[in-house]
Amino acid sequence: MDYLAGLNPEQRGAVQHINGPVMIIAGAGSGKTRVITYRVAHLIRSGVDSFNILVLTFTNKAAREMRERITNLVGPEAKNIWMGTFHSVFAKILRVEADKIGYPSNFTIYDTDDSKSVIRAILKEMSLDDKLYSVNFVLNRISAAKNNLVSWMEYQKNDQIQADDISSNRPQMGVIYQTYVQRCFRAGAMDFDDLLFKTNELLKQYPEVLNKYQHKFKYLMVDEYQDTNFSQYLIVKKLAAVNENICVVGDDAQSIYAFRGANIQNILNFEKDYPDLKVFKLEQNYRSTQNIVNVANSIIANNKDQLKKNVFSEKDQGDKIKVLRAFSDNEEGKSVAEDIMQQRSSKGMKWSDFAILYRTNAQSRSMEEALRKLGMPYKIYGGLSFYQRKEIKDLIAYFRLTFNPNDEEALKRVINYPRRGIGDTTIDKIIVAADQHGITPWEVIISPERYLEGRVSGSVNAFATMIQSFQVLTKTQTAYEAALYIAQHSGLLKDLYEDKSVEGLNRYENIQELLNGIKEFSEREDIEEKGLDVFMQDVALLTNDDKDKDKDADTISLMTIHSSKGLEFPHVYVVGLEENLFPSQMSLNSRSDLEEERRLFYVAVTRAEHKLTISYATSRFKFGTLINCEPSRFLDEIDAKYLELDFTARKEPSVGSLNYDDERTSWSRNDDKFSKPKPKTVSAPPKTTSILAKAHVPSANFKPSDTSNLQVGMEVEHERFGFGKVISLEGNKPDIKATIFFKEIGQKQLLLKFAKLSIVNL
DNA sequence: TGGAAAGCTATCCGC
DNA sequence: TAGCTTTCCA
Repeated sequence: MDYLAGLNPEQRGAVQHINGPVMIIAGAGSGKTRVITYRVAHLIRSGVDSFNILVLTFTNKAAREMRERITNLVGPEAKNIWMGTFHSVFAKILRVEADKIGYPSNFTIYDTDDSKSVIRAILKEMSLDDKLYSVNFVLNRISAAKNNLVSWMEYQKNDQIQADDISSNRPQMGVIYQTYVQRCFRAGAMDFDDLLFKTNELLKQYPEVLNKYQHKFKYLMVDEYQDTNFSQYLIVKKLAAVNENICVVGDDAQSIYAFRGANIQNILNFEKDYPDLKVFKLEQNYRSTQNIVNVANSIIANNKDQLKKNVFSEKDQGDKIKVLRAFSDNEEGKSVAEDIMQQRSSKGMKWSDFAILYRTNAQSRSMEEALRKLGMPYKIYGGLSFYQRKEIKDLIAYFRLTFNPNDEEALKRVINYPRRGIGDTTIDKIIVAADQHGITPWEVIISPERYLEGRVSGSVNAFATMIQSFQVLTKTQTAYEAALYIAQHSGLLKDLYEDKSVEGLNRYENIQELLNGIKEFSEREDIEEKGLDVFMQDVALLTNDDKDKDKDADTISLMTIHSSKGLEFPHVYVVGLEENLFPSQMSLNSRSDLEEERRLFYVAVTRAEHKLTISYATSRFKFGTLINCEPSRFLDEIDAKYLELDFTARKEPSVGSLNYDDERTSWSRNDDKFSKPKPKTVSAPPKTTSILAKAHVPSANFKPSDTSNLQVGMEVEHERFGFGKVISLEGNKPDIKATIFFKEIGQKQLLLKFAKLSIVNL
């Protein structure tokens, strides 16, 4: 078979060994994706029914790309393969089997914001100290419990857990967990962890269901196995128990998600679970030069916990790794930008050949600034995803509520947006009434006259009627028609349209974009069901890279190291190699955290194909103050023979007064090659007192005038804002709004019935 | 009710 | 610093 010819012996072995348990240890750049896609193709060509194959990936993007590549190999047959993330695959299964665990099949998937909002409400109701019980802490604790398959009942019964909570002074954790689970259940909602937790529950409690899927998925493959958690591990193990045709692929050296529950032991212990396991090690790196691979190896050698492997490259030796030192974060940005500029023109490279990788998002600012100053095109990856934008979430909340009116988070989001006179007080009353009568808030809303006083019951009733009309509509209309109707009739589109600010315009366009996306979905020919409900099923699981447009643009890529995983670039800059930044100071408490940081550095280094440049600054702004920084310990861990130190740092003319010593010679001593240039204690520049901060001192005889006859053009004085001129008046009698231009602070809008203005007599 | 000032807090972010 | 939430005041 021709497709096997291009593989090395080890890769070919992994592709051809299709029966029984297999583990593929795939070093960085070793052609892992190729092996997985070829292996799936090989399964199909060997006569395995494509319906019987399940491939689990880490991201939607990976799944999409793999399916594409498999389609190229085997044709449309690839469509039948079950391929996706753990969450999307098991969400699909849970919708089919939902009735067994007491959920509606149209259950909502709560995203992290929804979960936090539920927790915030619970903490408030229980009047707990939100310092001690911080939302993030509580959510992490619940998440960890679920990922280790500890239910709230087991949580409350477990002595060890209880002792931990009591000693950390948070005895209420178990109750919060319980309430949280019950709240989600009442709302017909599952959070991300539930998708795995409930799958486990389903497979455990219903042997016939387990049996069904065991026979359906005769062949299992799991990518990025080092990033799976216990809950995922157990699902895979159960599904594979009958046929044991399981193949996991991963690299323990690239495990960087322990902080959110991934368990590196899953890959380290795989051999114990399947004694007749066949292991393939892909050790040849086809991506990077020898120098880069050697540096990566020397870094990871400092970790204790790891599987033995010998990653090597047969490419050129390549350039040494360049190390840039800068005096400040801004100067670091400048050096990196200038280096890219110079490399690009001297080697005739494209902007898109370069990537700048950093540990924290905050570091992007200084890089961005420097690139912008030099007019270099760049794109920042990560950050707020399209689906996390407020306006998008608002419209989607209307959709959610339409299909699942018990979805409390969606309800709270839109019941008074756009404004329809249902304020916080009314919402509280609805929730109290629901709790008292043991019903859901939606049931209160559909018969408000029974539970609420007359005045608000009218507007609540109107809201309920509107949602009900949406429900009727979606039964007959296509996704696009329904979505457009809801956007218009909810008043959301109008509200955004009326906002003429730049951001408002942007938000309006985003809604249009979402609607266009839904339109595309409505017009797809490869799926039969095209209702809005079908579109909604996956929407909570979509993220950033699911909407990447101009990926072919010629721009420098900026991203965190975490989001660079799986990517490669000809020339990579890893910036901010400083103690307390990389490694992060949060990781310095335990060996395992530090090892994860080191793996992260390994991932960063192995993104580079031809050239790697590392930089650090000796001082940096953190939280608004200038901090002195020491070079990262990771730099010391690299054998000096691979490095080329470029410390020809200029003096910064703009901060000339700070007068740094330029100790260019200090690194020549091998033992402290990165000794810092001892910056003098530098303090933040003095704050210039803003004009705005200066309060107006009212005239001695200041006395508010009667403004009922105020006219455009009149001069007025305001107690705090000072003197100004009326530019325009709008609105009707008691609610007249005046736009006034104040000399000291500029334009302001004031409601005349509140504003204390004195008309200046000319 | 709503806009603005004051206050607070700060990894990595997949699903 | 910057972005978000809470509080305050008209």
